[in-house]
Amino acid sequence: MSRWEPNAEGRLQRAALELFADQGFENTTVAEIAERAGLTERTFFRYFADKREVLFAGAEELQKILVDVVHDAPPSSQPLSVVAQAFESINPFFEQRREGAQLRQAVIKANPELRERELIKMATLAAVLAGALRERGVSEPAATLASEAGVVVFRVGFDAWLDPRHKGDLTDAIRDGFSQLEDVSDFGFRRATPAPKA
Amino acid sequence: MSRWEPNAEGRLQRAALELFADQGFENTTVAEIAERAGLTERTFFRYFADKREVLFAGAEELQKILVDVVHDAPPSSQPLSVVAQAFESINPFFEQRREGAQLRQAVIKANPELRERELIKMATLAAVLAGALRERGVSEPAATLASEAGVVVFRVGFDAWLDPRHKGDLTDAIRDGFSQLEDVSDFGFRRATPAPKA
DNA sequence: ATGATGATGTCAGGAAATGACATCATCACG
DNA sequence: CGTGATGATGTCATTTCCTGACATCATCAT
Repeated sequence: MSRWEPNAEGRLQRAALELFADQGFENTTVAEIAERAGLTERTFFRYFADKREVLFAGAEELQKILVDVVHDAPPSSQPLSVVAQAFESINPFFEQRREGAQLRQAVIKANPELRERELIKMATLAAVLAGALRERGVSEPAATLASEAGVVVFRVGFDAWLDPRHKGDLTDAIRDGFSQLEDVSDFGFRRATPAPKA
Repeated sequence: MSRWEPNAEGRLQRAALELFADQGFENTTVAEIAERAGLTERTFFRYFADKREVLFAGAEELQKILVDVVHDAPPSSQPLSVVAQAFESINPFFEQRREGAQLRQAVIKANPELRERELIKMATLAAVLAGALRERGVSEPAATLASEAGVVVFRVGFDAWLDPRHKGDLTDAIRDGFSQLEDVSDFGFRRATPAPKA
């Protein structure tokens, strides 16, 4: 039996999420989080660079999955379809964590500082994906555009999937997003708003 | 003659920019900034919500200009062209401040915290523009897409304009950006990368 | 058992941010 | 002129975030 409970990082993440959801991000101190996890403030900062980051661990893991898919895609695929394929492959990553993701998203939405952090994470993700596309021979600005568009679709699809009323899995939600993007893309920026279908 | 020098806010902004450019954002304390401006740390926080914000004042002003142009545009214009018109109108706002803007951009680029803040400012701007478009009867997702695309073009054009080697004014740079966007948009996401021109 | 290693704790301190209150300059008004 | 209201600034105290330096504890190889 060990003096230290296992999975310190996970305990900190869990404690933080619970407290943030309960009292709000700003009303929660790092000392509280650490205490609830049975650890010390100092130890918190050994695992996470700052108080916000505790909600964003896992981003690297997700990033790695996406980049790997891009890297392994068949050589001739079109950029956006490679990106779509990558995002459509992350269902397993989130399947078990939907409830936690819902909580987390609500917490982030409620706090500007956390929104800032989320934005930079997404921007970083897009940049990394663009780099992976360029390594496949995709040129600019196609690489950046495909990645940015892909990230937008992911965010929208992810939010839709988190909605308790949503039917279907994350892959479906994201697939829908990409097909809507296709419609919008056909629609074009410069043309007038089409008449509503109804 | 007043005991207080005029334009406290401006003095703080100037002092901050100089110190950030000189020593970096992280190595500069708010106390230093205030001292250089002949004021107190406490007064700094009366003008700016936090240390970062001192670099982003003026965003509301810019935002107001853009929204006004969108608001006053002829009723039938197409969404992206309204947005383009708005951004192409901001030359006067930046004409006198190019040097300061160059410094500022370099400072922001060098610091992740400041990049976060810039990202959320741009996101807010896009959201506000989308709202203004919707008030004109533009439906979603056209409003959001046009605004987001417009902000991207602005950032790219703005960066290009800041480059010391750049010829022409900001409006030119932004106009170029929008016409490139048109090309890219024609190019389409789903099609294969065209062969390089060379 | 024992020494190396890695995880955690303890302590001290700087800097950001905020609230409460004091002080100073200006201006309107009699 | 003077005097009180108002707004800008200063002072002080405090909390919280975050970091460096060092101590301590658990584990594991030998």
